[in-house]
Amino acid sequence: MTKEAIIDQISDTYAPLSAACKEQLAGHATLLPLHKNTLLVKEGEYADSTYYIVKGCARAYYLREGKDISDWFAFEGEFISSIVSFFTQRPSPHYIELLEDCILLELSRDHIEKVSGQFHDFEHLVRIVVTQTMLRLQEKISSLQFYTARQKYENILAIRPNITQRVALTHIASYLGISLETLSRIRNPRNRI
Amino acid sequence: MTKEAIIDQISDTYAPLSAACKEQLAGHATLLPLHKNTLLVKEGEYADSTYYIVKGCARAYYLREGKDISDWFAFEGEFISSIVSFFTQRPSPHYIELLEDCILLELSRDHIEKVSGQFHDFEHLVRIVVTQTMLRLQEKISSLQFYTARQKYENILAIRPNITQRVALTHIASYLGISLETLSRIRNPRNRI
DNA sequence: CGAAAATTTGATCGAAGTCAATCATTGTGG
DNA sequence: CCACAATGATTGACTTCGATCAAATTTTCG
Repeated sequence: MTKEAIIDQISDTYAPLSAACKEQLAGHATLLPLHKNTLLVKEGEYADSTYYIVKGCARAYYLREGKDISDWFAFEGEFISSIVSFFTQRPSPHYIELLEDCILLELSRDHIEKVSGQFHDFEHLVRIVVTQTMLRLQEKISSLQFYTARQKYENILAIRPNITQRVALTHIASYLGISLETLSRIRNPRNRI
Repeated sequence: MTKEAIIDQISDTYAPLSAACKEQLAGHATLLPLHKNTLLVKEGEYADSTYYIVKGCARAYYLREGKDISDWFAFEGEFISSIVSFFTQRPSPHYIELLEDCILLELSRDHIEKVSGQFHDFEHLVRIVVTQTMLRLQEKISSLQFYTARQKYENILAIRPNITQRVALTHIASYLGISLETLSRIRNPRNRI
């Protein structure tokens, strides 16, 4: 898949871009085929890029007191970055790790800002992507505040039915804010009432 | 304070706007002096406006199984709306309530979309506001996932030292995802160790 | 195949929730 | 402008969900 085809896909998914804008974007985007377990960003680093996932999946996670806590998963057609570092230019609190072999399109903040300033349609696209992310975060907050461990798990299954085939249970558990053991018990049909 | 002065303030706070853009914005914005306890939005309604708070403060809350759970507070210089309904055009899961007598500037979605399409600088401003909101939501998620009840409370005090003077403890407790009783115990100095 | 990683299962514990009963503050109608 | 009802906050007793610790079992992969 060429960079141009990927940018067409992004334009089709999120918001239409002019030919001139697509060309500008393609100019400074980098296609990255990378292996599973690659760390795109480490804690403390400055994350100056965001990544569009063409193929594969990735997660953002924290290490807190030795514990690995997943904060975000992204799959084909989505973006992933250390949002705190990318948008505030502070050191990243997150690691970003590939959960499968991936094909990514890397876009630097400088490039995004430049093209945003130049093309109204790209500024619009960025706004759309950020808005969608904001709404997903809002969803996650509702899930953390209202649901029991079991409901949280059923909720994520409703949104991503086959996540268990692609993401380790440890990561799903910490993403849901529950322990691995609790998730395991929830999944055991004997414990259903 | 005139609408024009308020829009200057928004422009100064978030991102610079051209004179022509400010004029367009002022044209369709409405200045609303409203009383404490007014509901701007009720559950189930379509929230077609966002509100810039010139003076006062407000909250978004859910009613779930008879329980009142605060989801968001906004003060002077910030925007408030039922973000889910405003951005997805679905019925609002939230109520929006004024916690003090307020002066608000109301902006409709239609108007925001129209001016965004017309003025690149306003599209940029909207992007900035949404990005800031997204980052605040991310902060809130970290707080819900990592902190004990006491840490969450200390955290919000660090961000908004005088929130307890303006917002009822019930609302703060439900916002933090803890019970009112637990918050009360945390605040009692005898229980500090 | 075997070592390491992932998951399951079991036993125990604790932070915070719930229920219930005051105590304090606020705002309104007489 | 006070009284008292309504709302908000505190305190106490008890319970529970899910965490933690520990060990066994299953899966993955070099």
